[in-house]
Parts: sequence; C-alpha cells; structure tokens
Amino acid sequence: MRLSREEKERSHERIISSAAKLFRRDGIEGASVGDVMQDAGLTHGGFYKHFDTKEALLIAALDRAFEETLAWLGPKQPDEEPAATAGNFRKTYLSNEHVDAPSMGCPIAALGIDIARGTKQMKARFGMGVRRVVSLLARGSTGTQRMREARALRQIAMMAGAVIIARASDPDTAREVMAACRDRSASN
Amino acid sequence: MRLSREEKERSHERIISSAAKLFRRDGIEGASVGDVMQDAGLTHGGFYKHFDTKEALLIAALDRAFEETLAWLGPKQPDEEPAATAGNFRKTYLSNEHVDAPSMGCPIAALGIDIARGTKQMKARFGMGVRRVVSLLARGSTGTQRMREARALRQIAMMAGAVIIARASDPDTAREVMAACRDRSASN
DNA sequence: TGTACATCAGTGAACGCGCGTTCACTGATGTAC
DNA sequence: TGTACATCAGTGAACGCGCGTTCACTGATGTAC
Repeated sequence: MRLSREEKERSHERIISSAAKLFRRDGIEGASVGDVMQDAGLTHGGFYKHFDTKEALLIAALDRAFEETLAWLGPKQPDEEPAATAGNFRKTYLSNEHVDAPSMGCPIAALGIDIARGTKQMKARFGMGVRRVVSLLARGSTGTQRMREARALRQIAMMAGAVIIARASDPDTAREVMAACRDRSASN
Repeated sequence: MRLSREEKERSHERIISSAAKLFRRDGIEGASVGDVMQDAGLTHGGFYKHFDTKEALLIAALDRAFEETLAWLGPKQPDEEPAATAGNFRKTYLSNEHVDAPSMGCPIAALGIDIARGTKQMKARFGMGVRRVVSLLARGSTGTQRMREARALRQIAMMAGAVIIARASDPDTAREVMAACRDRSASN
C-alpha cells in the first residue's frame, strides 16, 4: 500500500495540523500519538515514517500553532494601519471565543506551562514564537523599538495570563478577569 | 503496623505538602501517586487510606499551594503598610527565584493550564485561590473596591503570564519578559 | 515505452513500562469489659 | 488497671490499561534497464 510522494506530503501536513490542534486542546501528555494519527485519518503505526519521536512532532506542531495564531491575530488586509491591527489583536485575543477554543488559539496560553516542563529545544522554539507574536503587537505602538517591544511583552503577558486564569477558573472569576483586562488592554 | 491517630495526621500533612510541591514542579500528570508517597516517606499502597482518588489529593494540594503562596507574598509583619505589602508582592512575584522554583511558587503560574484541562471542582478551587491572591494584592491600591480589584486582576494576569512565558522560553527571551514586566509592574 | 524489481507509506499486532487503583497481609493501636 | 479482641495505617504484589515505540507485512509507487 505504498502511497505517492504527494500523498505522503499531504499525510504529513494533516498529522502536523491535528497535532497543533490536539496538543493545544489536551496538552502534550494528554494528546497521544494514537490520538493525533486517528485525527489525521491514519493509524498509529505509521507515525514513525513521518517523525522520529513524539517530541519532534511537538516541535513541528508548535511552529504550526504559532503560524496559525499569527495569521489569526495579524492584519486582515495588507494595507491595514498598524494601530488598527494591534487593536484587533487585543480584542481578538481577549475574546470569549479564544477562551473557549484553546485548540485554535494562542500556544502561549494553551501550552506555556507544558513547555516550561520540557526540553531546551522546545523552549527555544517557544521563545521564537513569543518573539514573533511580540513583534506583531509592537508594530501598532509608539516610542523607541525597545519601548515598543517592552510594552508588547507586558501586554502579551497580561493577555495570556488572563486567558489562562479564565480557562482555569469558575465562570464568575473567568468573567471578571477577562473584563478587567479588556477594559485597559490598550493602556500601558 | 497500625500507627496512632497523631502519626496518621502527620502522614496526611506530609502527603499534602509533598503533593503541593511535586504537582507544581512536574504537573498533575507528571507527578504520580507513587512519586508523592515516596516524597512523603511512604509507599504507594497506603495512599488510599488518606484519599479516595488522585483528584481528591490534587484539590487538597491546590489549597495548600495557595496558602503557602499567600503567606509567602503577604505582609511580613502584621502592621506592615498595605502599599509596602503590595510592592513586596510584585517584587517577589517577579523575582528570578520565583521563575526558577515553580515547586514553591504561585499555583496560577505553575498549574493554571493543567487546571484549565481539569474538572469543574478543580476550577472552583482554583478560582477561589485566585480571588484570595487578588484581594491580597488589591489592598495596597487606591480607588473604589471594584477598581482596585480590577487593577489587581490585571496585575496578577500580567505577572503570572510573565513567569509562565519566562519559564517556557530560552534564557534571553525569559530575561526580556521579566525585565519588561518588572519595569512597569507598579503602574496601571 | 514496457518490464522487472526495489522501495517504502501505511497497517495492526506486539514490546516493555509506568500509571491509578485494589488487595491480602502485618502488627501496633484503640476499645470494651 | 489489666486483658482480650477488633481496628486499621502502612506494605508490597498484583490488576487492567494506555502509553511511546518497534516490527513483520502488504501492495502500490518509483526506478533501472
């Protein structure tokens, strides 16, 4: 049942997409190789024709999740004002839809703590993703490069923290933390 | 080998302390019942004389972790100025020591995402812990009760987010996010 | 272009391992008289 | 207070289960002539 090169490439893509979704939803340990392969429409045994280890899949899935997130939070048109992009970024990031759908949301809020328990290589990739998110957000800001980057870091820390707390709390506490952060997410 | 009531109570305390430490360090799935019992100086078989399930232990350990954290971040003397307490809170929370020692640190930053994948009961306890941390921080603040609470929620979201990002990133990115949040942690 | 053979994507059984939980057992503690 | 017996905290083997990974196998694809 050997499949053509193009079909293998399509399988590879589906595996990464499924992993990017399931790791964010269920965590790195919570999503098994079998779960990911099943979600991709394959059986678990074929996994090792695509990746050497589960960790290699995690690295690929993490990059994919950051790419999806940058596309989701980035400018909707190529000529959009940077300030408008930054405003939409904050509004979208702090939406209830984001809180309710970790599998399609920011990997910082979905996987940060899992990565904190992971390897140096995982942290290097995560750090790169953070920097990409930060530069997107820093574009719609004023001051020196350094100031804009520091401001974006504070904002992404607050927004990711808010989404994590909201997901981990009872509905009342969740509502309050999101409301508090939305009110002032443009300041500072 | 039946032990006395007091010794059982001491064992119970040690199990909760060990769990509060190991869950924060290794995650809920990463710390096994056997690991916790070994850390408490017991063998795994005796666990069910103390708790019905691993989840029951998690609930007790989460409460303990919040209590430890409130004591750690709270006033050092009973007559301390609220503003001084809040200042120390922020300085301590955003310290490198905190980033490097999740096992003794804030459960929001150590377990938030694990709890987000947990049960309603776990989230209810977590939300209560968040509220206790927020009221401690809100004391050293001005404005209406509502404003102070909202400000404290934003601050704890930012601080927990910063610690999570720092722990999950390469050393350079970690340093930058901590520096950015320390610089302005008193504002807003 | 056609043919013969090597390659390899995907399957599903199997591996060793650690998990949460259960259980029979031990012997000191607690209790009833 | 002393004695006989019931209780139960802790031990360590065992349970079924799901995990990441390996492997023999299949048969369509790729390649060499």
